[in-house]
Amino acid sequence: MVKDKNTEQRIFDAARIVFQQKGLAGARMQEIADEAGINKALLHYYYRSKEKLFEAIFNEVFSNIVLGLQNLFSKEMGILERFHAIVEIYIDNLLKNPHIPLFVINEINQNPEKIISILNDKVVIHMKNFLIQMYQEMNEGKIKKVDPFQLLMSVIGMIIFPFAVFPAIKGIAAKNQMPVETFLQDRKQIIIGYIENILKP
Amino acid sequence: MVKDKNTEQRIFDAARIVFQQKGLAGARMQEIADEAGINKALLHYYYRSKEKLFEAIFNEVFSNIVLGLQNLFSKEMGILERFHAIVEIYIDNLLKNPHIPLFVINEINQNPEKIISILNDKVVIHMKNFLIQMYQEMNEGKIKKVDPFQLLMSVIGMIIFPFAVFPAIKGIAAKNQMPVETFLQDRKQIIIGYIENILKP
DNA sequence: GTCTATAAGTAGATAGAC
DNA sequence: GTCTATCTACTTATAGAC
Repeated sequence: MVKDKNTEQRIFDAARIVFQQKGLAGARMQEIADEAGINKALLHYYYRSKEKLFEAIFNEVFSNIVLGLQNLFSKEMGILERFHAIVEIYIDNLLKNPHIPLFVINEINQNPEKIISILNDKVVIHMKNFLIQMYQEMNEGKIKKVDPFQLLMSVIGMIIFPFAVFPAIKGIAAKNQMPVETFLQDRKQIIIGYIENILKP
Repeated sequence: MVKDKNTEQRIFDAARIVFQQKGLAGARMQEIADEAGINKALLHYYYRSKEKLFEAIFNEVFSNIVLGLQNLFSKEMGILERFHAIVEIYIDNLLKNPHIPLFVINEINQNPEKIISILNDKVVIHMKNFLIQMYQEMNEGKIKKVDPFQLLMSVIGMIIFPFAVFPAIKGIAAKNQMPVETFLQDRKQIIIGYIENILKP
C-alpha cells in the first residue's frame, strides 16, 4: 500500500511548525490539522497518535542536528578553523530555523535519557576526537591551554542562546531599529573573534 | 478574612516545582495538589484558576530576576568588576535553582509581549547606563573596543546555556565521573577569564 | 484516502457537606 | 478552610460512510 506522499508530508510539515511553537503538551491535533489543511482524523490515519507524530518530528529534527555535528567533527581541519566552521554553519542554519533550539532544549529536559543515549551512541566519539585534537594543538603550542569542554560549551551557548530567547531579542532589536537578522549575522564574526582572543597563544 | 499562610505557601511552592518542570500546558492541577499534599479543590480556593496560579509563580520568579539585574547594574563598579559580579552571582543563584532558565525562556517564547514590556519598564534604563559605561571605558582605553550588547548577550549565553540543557550536562558529567556542580563552579573563573581576554587592551 | 460524527478519556472548575 | 463528589468542556482517538 503506497502512502500519499503529499498529504503525509503536509501533515509532517504542519506538525513541525505547531510542535516547535507550542511543544508536545501545548500543541493541539486540531491546530495541526488546520495548518495542514486536512481533517483531524487523517492525522491518526498517517501517524497513530499524537505522541508518535511528535516523535517522528523530533527524530527528524534531532537526527539532522546529529548529522551536522558528525559532519563538522569528522572533517580534517585545525582547531581554530573548526570553531570557525561551527559558528558559521550553526548560525546560518538557525537563522533558517530559529525555533529549533527551544524545541530541542525542551525535549532534553522532558526526556533526557533518550537524548543522552543518542549522544552517547553517535556524538561522543567525535567529541573525544575533538578533545584529543585540542590537547594536541595545546601541547604543540598552537593554541593556549584551556579546558576544551568548557570552551565548547561556551561557544555553543553563545551561538544558541539568542535563538532560545528569539522573541525578546527581536523586541530589543526592533526598539533600536535594527533587524534581528543583522544582529545575528554580525554575531558570527564577533564570536569567532572571541574564540581567537581566548585561544591565540 | 485572613488566609491560612501555611497552606497557601505550600500550594505556591508545589506549583513552582511542577510548573518549572512541566510548563504551563504540561502541568496538571492534580499533580500540584499531590505535591502540596492537599486536595485539588483547594487550589481553586486560593488561586481561582490554573492560569492565575501560573502567573503568580511566574511573576514572583521573574521579579526576582529583575531585582537581581537592577541590583547588579545600579552599583558603582568598573566594567570588568561588573562582569565578574554578573558571572559569580548568576551561576551561584542558578546552581540553587537550575530550572529557572528554561521556565523563563519558555515564557519568553509563549508570551513575549509581557516580558518585553517588563524589560522596557524596569531593565532598559540600567542596560543603557551599562552601555554608556562601556563606551566610556573604551574611550579611556581601559578596555578594548567591542560591541557591548553582543558581549553582554554572549556572557549571558555562556552562563545560562548549561542550565537550559542541565539534564544533558548532568549525563555527560556523570559519564566522566565529575559532579555537575563542580563543572559549573569551575565555569565561573573560566568565563571571567574569557571576558578578560576579550576586553584586556 | 478522506471525510463526518461520535466515543472515550482527561482536566479544570464548582457545589455542597463538614 | 478543607474535603468528596460531580459537572462541564475539551482533546485525543475511533467508527463508519463515501
